[in-house]
Amino acid sequence: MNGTYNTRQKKLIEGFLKENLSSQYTCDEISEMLKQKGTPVGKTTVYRCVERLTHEGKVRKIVGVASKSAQYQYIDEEMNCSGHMHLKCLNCGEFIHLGCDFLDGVNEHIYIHHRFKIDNSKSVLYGLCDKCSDSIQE
Amino acid sequence: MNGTYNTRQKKLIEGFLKENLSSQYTCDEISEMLKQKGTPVGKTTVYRCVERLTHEGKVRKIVGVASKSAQYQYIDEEMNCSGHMHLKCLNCGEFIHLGCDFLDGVNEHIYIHHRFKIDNSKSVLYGLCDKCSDSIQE
DNA sequence: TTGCGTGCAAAGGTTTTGCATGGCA
DNA sequence: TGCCATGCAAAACCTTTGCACGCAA
Repeated sequence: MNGTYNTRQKKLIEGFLKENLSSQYTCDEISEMLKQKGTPVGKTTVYRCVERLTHEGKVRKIVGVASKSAQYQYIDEEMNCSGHMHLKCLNCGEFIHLGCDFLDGVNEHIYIHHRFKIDNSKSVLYGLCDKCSDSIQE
Repeated sequence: MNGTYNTRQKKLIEGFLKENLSSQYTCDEISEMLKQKGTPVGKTTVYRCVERLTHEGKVRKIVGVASKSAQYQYIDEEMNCSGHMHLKCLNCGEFIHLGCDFLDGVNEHIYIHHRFKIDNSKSVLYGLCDKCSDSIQE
């Protein structure tokens, strides 16, 4: 089916994203970075591989605003990302994990009172971070 | 600058989205629908027009998951969408406005405690609605 | 009349697909 | 050995741009 084989290329892509937990990359960037590292992986393979990793729940796909291409980021299991929300600054692209008692109750509230099961691995809240909010007067 | 002229095409696009407040459409769909109505508007113009409308704050751009193309939806002023969050079902595409006292405090909490200004017109939470959650056993 | 808006055609970019080959299990 | 995965090239899409013409103000 999917992800049956554990190929060299899959390990390389997964490994690269795992080493850069706090960053998001496009398929083109992933392919480029691996090439620079001396372990090139074809762009087509990167597209197919991150797709698989996304379905496996290991990688988050961000189709937001900053880049016109989709970006991918490894989901750190230790951070328990499925339990909290995420923010992304529209200006500088900073990605923030919202671990916080108050907000942890939001998912539950929405589930109980609004009968909707939020998927935190697919949801990102956009806005402006502290620094950018200050610097952008408009 | 932008939106200086009130052209026939702009009125048609704005009118169509206004008549379908609860739905989202891609540029292609908008162009197609207007053609079927006997009032065709070129696809290029649709792209440029919704872009303008988005900047004017009249239309919400949804770059989410359901469609590979960006979708656009008229922002109903009476609903005061900037004050609440939105949900979109990954399965059926239903779009839900979350007007609720508890959740209205979320933006404020995030602003005060996490120093981040959420833009509700650009943020959508994804997950599964009640019906789809039941029907999808997997 | 001025200059923004329109729409065709073409360009630009991203993502997907076809297909022969390669490599994991 | 049997399949799935890879990667090149090409196709398929989506979106943007150039440019001449149209139209709102």
